[in-house]
Amino acid sequence: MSDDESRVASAGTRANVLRLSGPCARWDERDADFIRETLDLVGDKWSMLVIGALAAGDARYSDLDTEIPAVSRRMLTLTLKRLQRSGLVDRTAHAEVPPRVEYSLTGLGASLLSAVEYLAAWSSEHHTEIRRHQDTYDRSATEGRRPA
Amino acid sequence: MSDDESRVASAGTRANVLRLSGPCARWDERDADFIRETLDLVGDKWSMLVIGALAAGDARYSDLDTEIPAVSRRMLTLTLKRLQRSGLVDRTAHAEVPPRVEYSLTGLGASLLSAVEYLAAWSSEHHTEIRRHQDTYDRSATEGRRPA
DNA sequence: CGGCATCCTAACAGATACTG
DNA sequence: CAGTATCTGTTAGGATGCCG
Repeated sequence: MSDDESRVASAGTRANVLRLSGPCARWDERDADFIRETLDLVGDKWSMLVIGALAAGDARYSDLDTEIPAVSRRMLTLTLKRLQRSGLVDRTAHAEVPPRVEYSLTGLGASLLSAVEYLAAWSSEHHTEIRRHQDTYDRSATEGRRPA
Repeated sequence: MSDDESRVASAGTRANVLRLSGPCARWDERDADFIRETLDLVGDKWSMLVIGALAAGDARYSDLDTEIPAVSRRMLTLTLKRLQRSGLVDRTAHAEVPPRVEYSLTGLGASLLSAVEYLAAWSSEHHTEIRRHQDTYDRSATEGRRPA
């Protein structure tokens, strides 16, 4: 499609400029660190699913367990704990019997949602192209093994 | 409709009911799938660093190794291969001696960059708040412990 | 120089049983 | 109901040596 969308900095420049000079280097190690932080937080297998589920409204532990059938209770617990620890999810335990615990998205969690939607949009837009590249790559790799 | 949440347990329907408590239930399983796809692709430890490094211009293998000191050669190789396989990174091997291989970001890779920058912006904006939450959480958890 | 193959460890993740 | 504890398998990732 549009290969010309973001001709970042190269256009014939030398190789090892990287970030150490020039006005085009807008990717600092701090940025990378921020991204890593976020990725470590929600880049795992279940966080996004949980956040997505909670985006539609509060849910109890068993609701989430039902809603995300593939997740084990262990991972659900761990995921919820981490999200809660970072303030993305709120946990409300009602002191009654039988116990009722409700989870909800905090404002922080909801704000992440929009960032993630941006990523989802990118993925939805490009996943066909990605698949095609992967397919091409795999095919050429296979063909290389049998040079007739 | 909204008076009872027991609909969640409705037999047979695996659907993501999400307890539609508002007009905001717009997170389909496809979205989650797209996100997972992207996360599987670049959610690992090094992809973002590599993409960030390449965003500033083409780089050789050893440049990247130097630029990202923490990465092992093994992981750098694996990361580059995956990114190349998915069409996010281009690999150009010059047939000369000593060998020279240059990596560059494709248009696809560059387009991902903007999505990631969005995430980085979120992270940069909220990481203080996140830290604060984590700190609070950890402190309250520690206070419950007994100093054996 | 630019890798790939091998070995090794640790974190991740699933299943199951048990508890308050 | 809402978890915790334990055991186990799988995978990510690091260190290093060899080779084109």
